[in-house]
Amino acid sequence: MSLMIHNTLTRQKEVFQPLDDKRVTMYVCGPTVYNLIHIGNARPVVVFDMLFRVLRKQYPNVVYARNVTDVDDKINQAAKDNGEAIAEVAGRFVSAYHEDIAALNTLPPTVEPFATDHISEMIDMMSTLIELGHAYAAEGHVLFHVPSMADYGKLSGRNQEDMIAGARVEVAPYKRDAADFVLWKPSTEDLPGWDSPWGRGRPGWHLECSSMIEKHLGETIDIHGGGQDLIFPHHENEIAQSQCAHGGKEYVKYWMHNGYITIDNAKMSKSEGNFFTLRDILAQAPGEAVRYALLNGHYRKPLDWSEGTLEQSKSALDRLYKALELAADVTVSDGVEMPEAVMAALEDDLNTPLALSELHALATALNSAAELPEKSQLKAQLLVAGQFMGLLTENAAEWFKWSANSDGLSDADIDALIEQRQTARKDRDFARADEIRDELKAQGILLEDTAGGTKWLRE
RNA sequence: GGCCGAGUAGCAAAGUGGUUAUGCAGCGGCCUGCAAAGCCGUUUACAUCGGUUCGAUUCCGAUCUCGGCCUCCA
Repeated sequence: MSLMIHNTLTRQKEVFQPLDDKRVTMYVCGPTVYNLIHIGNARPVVVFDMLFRVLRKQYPNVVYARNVTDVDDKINQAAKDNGEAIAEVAGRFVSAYHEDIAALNTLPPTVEPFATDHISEMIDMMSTLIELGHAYAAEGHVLFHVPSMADYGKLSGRNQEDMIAGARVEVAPYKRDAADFVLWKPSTEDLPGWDSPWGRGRPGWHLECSSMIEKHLGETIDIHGGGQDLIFPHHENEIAQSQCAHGGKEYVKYWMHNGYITIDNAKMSKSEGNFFTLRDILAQAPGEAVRYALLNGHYRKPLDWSEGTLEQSKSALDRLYKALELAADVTVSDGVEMPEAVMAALEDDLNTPLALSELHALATALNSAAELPEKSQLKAQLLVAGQFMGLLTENAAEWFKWSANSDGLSDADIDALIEQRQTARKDRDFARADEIRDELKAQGILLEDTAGGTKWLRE
């Protein structure tokens, strides 16, 4: 079975064939670090982490680059408001971002380039584009001249007439064509800037990705990913810059875009204010439950984030952890391979919901298996498959004790009450035993009497 | 206006031209002091209207509804 990927460029699923199977290259647009990331920003991080994991399994060398945009007008504004340098604002939110996504069990990318470390590469690319007649300088700006590229718009399926008809912004007087976009813009004294042949200025948004990809991955890469809202104009403009700077050479073989997260079926976005930060969500549930929620829908479909979303994911994971807990004393078989059904689901354009259902099938099989060799095998498969997907990395017993806050009963308090209940049960004082159980339940603690003693979990 | 996507049972969510998705919830049974958990069984589906077909939720066409991009945005 080979990896199938839905390519935005062709709007079809295609067999993935890397340019060089000794070095597979993938790039994903990362965050602009001017505040905490929200759950919508976390979706591509988790989705492409899953892809990275699949690719690493199939190819010996996968170079995964995910950038950080650390210069941008929103960062500039935040820095100005706080009276600090943009590097301080960016530094603070990069750390927060790293912490937040680590909680989702995402692997670090191979390279994490920062925009401000690549100003000279950007200047070089602009010089090339100007030389080749694809860009021009005007009033301190450098602009990409869209009509200089014959097939501009192929990713988003637009043509120039559409764009002019749909233009909702005033066209700046220095633009030769309404569709031209900014590569470089001048900075006044109070704004961060870098010296360039066109004066002191700062880069436009699209240029950094083209420059960093060229530097770290090459002129043509295998996979480029990001959210659907980046298709136009961001990725379209990246294609324009890179393809034109490289004499028409193909920029990206496979474009992949994840759907957005919605709230009440409306797109979550920072500018609309209808968003939940990942940090807030992580206070309500374990990171794995958040990861599960993101993987429980197919990456190309919209995912509505509602009140029950986390709860449902937590319950589904509880079931998997329960199977592991029931098999706690079963030794795990050595050298167990990834179960084929799980791998096949993931290879089919990352069908994570199907892969997760296979995890449940393994849990059911493990729960009902009677013989030890079979149990060892199934437990191993569940762990291998789950951990491949970045799940089931916790100790099962600890998982059920997860608590959103430190209020309420401590683990020791609970154990003490359970002890009292055990005594009551031994004395066949079931009224007292049930009373204690009800008291605990009122505090969100559920009990299970098993052969190995009484177990408890937090709801 | 142009382009793109979605509509599956109470909820979430896969998938398929004819056979159980899966999880949560519900119901019945086993188990249990009673529960819980687990196991077994089970009830609710494929927006609407046409067409193709022996047969369509699945293919084709139309319609309706919802959402997104065209401007910073994952």
